[in-house]
Amino acid sequence: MSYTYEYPRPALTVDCVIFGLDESSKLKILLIQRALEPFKGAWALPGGFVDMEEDLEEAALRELREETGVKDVFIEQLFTFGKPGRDPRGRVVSVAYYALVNLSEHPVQAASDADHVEWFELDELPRLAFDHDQIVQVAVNRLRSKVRYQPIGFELLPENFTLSQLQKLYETVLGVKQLNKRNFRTRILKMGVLNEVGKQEGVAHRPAVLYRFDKAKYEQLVQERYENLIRRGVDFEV
Amino acid sequence: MSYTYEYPRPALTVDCVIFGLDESSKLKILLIQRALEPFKGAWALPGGFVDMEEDLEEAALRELREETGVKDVFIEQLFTFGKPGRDPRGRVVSVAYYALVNLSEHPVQAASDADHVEWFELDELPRLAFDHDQIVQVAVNRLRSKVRYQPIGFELLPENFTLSQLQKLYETVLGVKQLNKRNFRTRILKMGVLNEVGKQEGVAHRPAVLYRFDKAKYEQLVQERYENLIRRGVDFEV
DNA sequence: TCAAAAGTGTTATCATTACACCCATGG
DNA sequence: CCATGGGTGTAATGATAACACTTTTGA
Repeated sequence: MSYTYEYPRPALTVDCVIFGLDESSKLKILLIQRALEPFKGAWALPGGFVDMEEDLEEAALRELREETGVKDVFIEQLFTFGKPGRDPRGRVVSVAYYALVNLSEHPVQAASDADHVEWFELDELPRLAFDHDQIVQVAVNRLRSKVRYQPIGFELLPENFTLSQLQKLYETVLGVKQLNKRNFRTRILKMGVLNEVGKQEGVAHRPAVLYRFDKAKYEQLVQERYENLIRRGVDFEV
Repeated sequence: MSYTYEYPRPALTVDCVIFGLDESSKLKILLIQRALEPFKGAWALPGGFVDMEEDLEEAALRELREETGVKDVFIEQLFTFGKPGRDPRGRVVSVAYYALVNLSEHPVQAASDADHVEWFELDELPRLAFDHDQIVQVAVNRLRSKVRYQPIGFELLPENFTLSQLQKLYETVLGVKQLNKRNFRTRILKMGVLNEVGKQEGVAHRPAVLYRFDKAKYEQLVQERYENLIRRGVDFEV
């Protein structure tokens, strides 16, 4: 079977940058080892060609599932990479997606066109196929900006979590040694998006208060903040 | 001439959302009236098919130039729209770009596959072809967020400008009546990215101080702010 | 009673907001 | 001398940053 068009068309692919976090609090990325040429044997982002009847996001989730076994993640569009020459097979344009997941809730399993699947620590990545190094770099920057204005991380922790866990998570994602405990707590609690739901038990130190994220309050906060922004205007924060 | 592939491929297009501002301080968008089917006669974003040897951004700039005569703009990638069914001609995936330009420095001129080219006020847009309404909506949101952390606007004003001009610009882009003059000024000046370069002349009121944007200082500021962010960590701003 | 981690008090400094007021110019 | 924008003073309030301190638990 073959398909003929009046004008040439680039091939369209999707790629996924999946960040993973676990108890060890290392930030990792999910890679596959390519089973086929080009770049056979090299590590690459999970991804592949978009089918004709599927949405881009669907395609990304399908490839992710097929190649790594990972499913049920909330991905977001990152950027579309289309420089001629980025793929030796010819003109290939790739829409990249990214997500941050709780690593331990997403067991991996190699399949079909991938030899192996593995989580790599962010600062120990191998050389990647295609321009995937660049895609990862863009994703890391995006994640670190996102952390500023979105409550990332609540999905990554157990339903009930301690402020220390949350703080560690932020330290990991931001790639920083140690945030000030006092100030982190004040700030987070002042937002009023956490509900106290109990206390730790059976730990050999003062038990921490457990919190749960209050999504409704968060949505409300977002709304208010936006109105504030509009009211007071500019604020070159960067 | 025709082109044959083993698997079907979506067509790939680019679309441009060009925001324009002029002295009247209305926020406008550049549209073309389609000369061809589908949606012949309807208003649409400038855009078209990507050539095989050109980068996506190049394609967007080329289409913009060909269809509207507008050139020398800094466009940024916005989002890639690829829902099946968004184009009646079949599967078409479109990479959207956006830019904010000084309208009076970008004279328009219809050409080739566009009947007419026109600037439309943002709140008086006609019904648009394809899913271009949605693309515009996404672009407006992006522009309004961007205003917060990037010195948009300096390129839109004359090289030397007054703080009142700058303030008006922000009011326009944010779509707000009136920012507090005192606070706007304090804030902007405190950043230290403006250099005083003279005074207005020949106006029937106290002459305003003219400023010029200092790009070097801005770059430096961005750098410092990023380091701050990293140091102190989270800040759910939204 | 000790180690370990949780959690609090406090203070100096800076940023934000809100309002009222003064200034320089051409007509 | 007045209308028109340009531009400033100030004070209350709230946010941030830094540092040292107290509390509660199991072993």
